[in-house]
Amino acid sequence: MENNIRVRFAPSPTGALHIGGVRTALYNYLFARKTGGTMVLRIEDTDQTRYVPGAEAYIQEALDWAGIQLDESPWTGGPYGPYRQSERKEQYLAYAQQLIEAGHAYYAFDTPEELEAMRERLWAARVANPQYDSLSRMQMKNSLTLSQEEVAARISSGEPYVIRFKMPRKEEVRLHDIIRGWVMVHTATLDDKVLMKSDGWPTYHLANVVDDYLMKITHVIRGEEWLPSAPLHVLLYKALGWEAHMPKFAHLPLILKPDGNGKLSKRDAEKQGFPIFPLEWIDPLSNEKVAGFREEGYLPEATVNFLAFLGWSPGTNDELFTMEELIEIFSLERIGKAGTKFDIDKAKWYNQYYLRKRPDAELAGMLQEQLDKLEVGYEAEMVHKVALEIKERAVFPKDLWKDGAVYFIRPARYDQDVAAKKWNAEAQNIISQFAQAVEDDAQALTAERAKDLLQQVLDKNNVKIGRVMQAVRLALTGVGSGPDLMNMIEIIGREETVLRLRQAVHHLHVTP
RNA sequence: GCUCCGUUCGUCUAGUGGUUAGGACGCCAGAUUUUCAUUCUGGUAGCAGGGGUUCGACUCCCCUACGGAGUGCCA
Repeated sequence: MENNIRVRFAPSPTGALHIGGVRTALYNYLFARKTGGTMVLRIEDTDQTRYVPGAEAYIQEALDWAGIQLDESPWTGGPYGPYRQSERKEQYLAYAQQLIEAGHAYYAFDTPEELEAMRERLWAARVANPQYDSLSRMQMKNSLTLSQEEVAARISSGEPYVIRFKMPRKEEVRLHDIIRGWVMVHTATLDDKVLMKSDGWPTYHLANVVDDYLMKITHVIRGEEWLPSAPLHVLLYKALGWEAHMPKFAHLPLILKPDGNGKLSKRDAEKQGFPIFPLEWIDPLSNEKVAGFREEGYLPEATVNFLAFLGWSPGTNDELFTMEELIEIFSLERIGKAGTKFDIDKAKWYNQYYLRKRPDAELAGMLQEQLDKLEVGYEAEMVHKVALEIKERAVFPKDLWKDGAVYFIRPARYDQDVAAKKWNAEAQNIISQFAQAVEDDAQALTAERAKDLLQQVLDKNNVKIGRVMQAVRLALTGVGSGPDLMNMIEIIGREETVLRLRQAVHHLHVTP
């Protein structure tokens, strides 16, 4: 380890990991690798009521798919484990008590109903900032207002309590964010956040600060939604006496919905028909299914490249980078401040580029996979030729099948619009003669030879090629568009070509 | 409501006082082609508004507008 840079990605296992989470993980990873630091993953599962089975496995699989490697995690282990907050539960209370002893926190016994009543009262009194804070806490039931004896009695009697942070009344909190610069907040606007819940678990704020400290995290790179609570975290570091070990912060811009405004949500994905999750996910509780980048045919390298540029740019005109290259040029300072709209067209463009970059054999394999799945018969050699023929047209692996199907399956019907426009007596005549010529020909049926034969027929009948090509296409494929026809003839072979041409002549009728 | 953050082509962005405001996606057009797609070439389109500061503002400051996030015993 050349230096001590340590970053963490700290997801909560409450469902499928959002694509924004993948980006956060990616930025952490790029920064860690770039600086020779360490990438840590910590599971933040302090809310027992929100735990969703399978979510943790999903996180692991999604990061693995994206190529984001973890140096320390629940799965890889590491010197600062355990890496699940649920497995570190015992430690948090002691830190909360340390804060109480130092006068930075206190016990509170208010019931949910009493809290609600307080908010309503404050609201009715038109208090600018109705919350449990330095102003209102003296009206509440806590160790600041109750006698020491009563507090002790309540606790020993088993009455539920929380521990709240005692927000200073008048203090200016300054925090430096790598992306945003200095951010100043006055403590008078902040509330007394709960640190320990009545169920004995810590809240995010406490657990996060304690674990980041214990795990020696040097840079906290997380979403912008955490910015408002960052001042609290700074105060926590100070109150715990860890100011010297406070990590640097970088709050990432949010990923917004493509149209209109607001955070990208599951609803947008459904409405617009594109995924916003890395992997497909079926919610174990609702059985609801959401689409994943992987299942939709997005390649990991395309997804990573796309995600990297959602809020960051290298400052040059280049935008095609592999993970290795991203690591080379990434820097926190070049992350933008403004929210970023999710542009699926750009993702498709990346996908097309990376799909084409895959070796031909791999593309053939993708096509073969789909043929197998659909139980379509084929010869291995032909699959390779077809893949080569259609790779330029594909954005997703599934397009390989979409455009490749005509090579493997004889047309069962013919596009009527194309037939009406292009199929006529002249074309039918030429195609009949062409079929015969192909059948009678003794030479190997290459694309070139096929073209020669067609040209000979055309010359004999004094017809220009443009007048019949669409009809030939219709005869061979049943549709009006597709890849090069002569190459197709070479690929499907003499017998199939003749068969298809004659079938078309037989089935298609000339409209008078 | 309050706090914080933000605002360059439709979208992602470059730009750190003097530029014809650059690139990419998308879109449009042309070329190529047996069609569609690809490819190539070209085009379209932007500094939210108003005040300052300055010889000079997209760049610095202030205000307004608009947008976003947070405001839970959720993370």
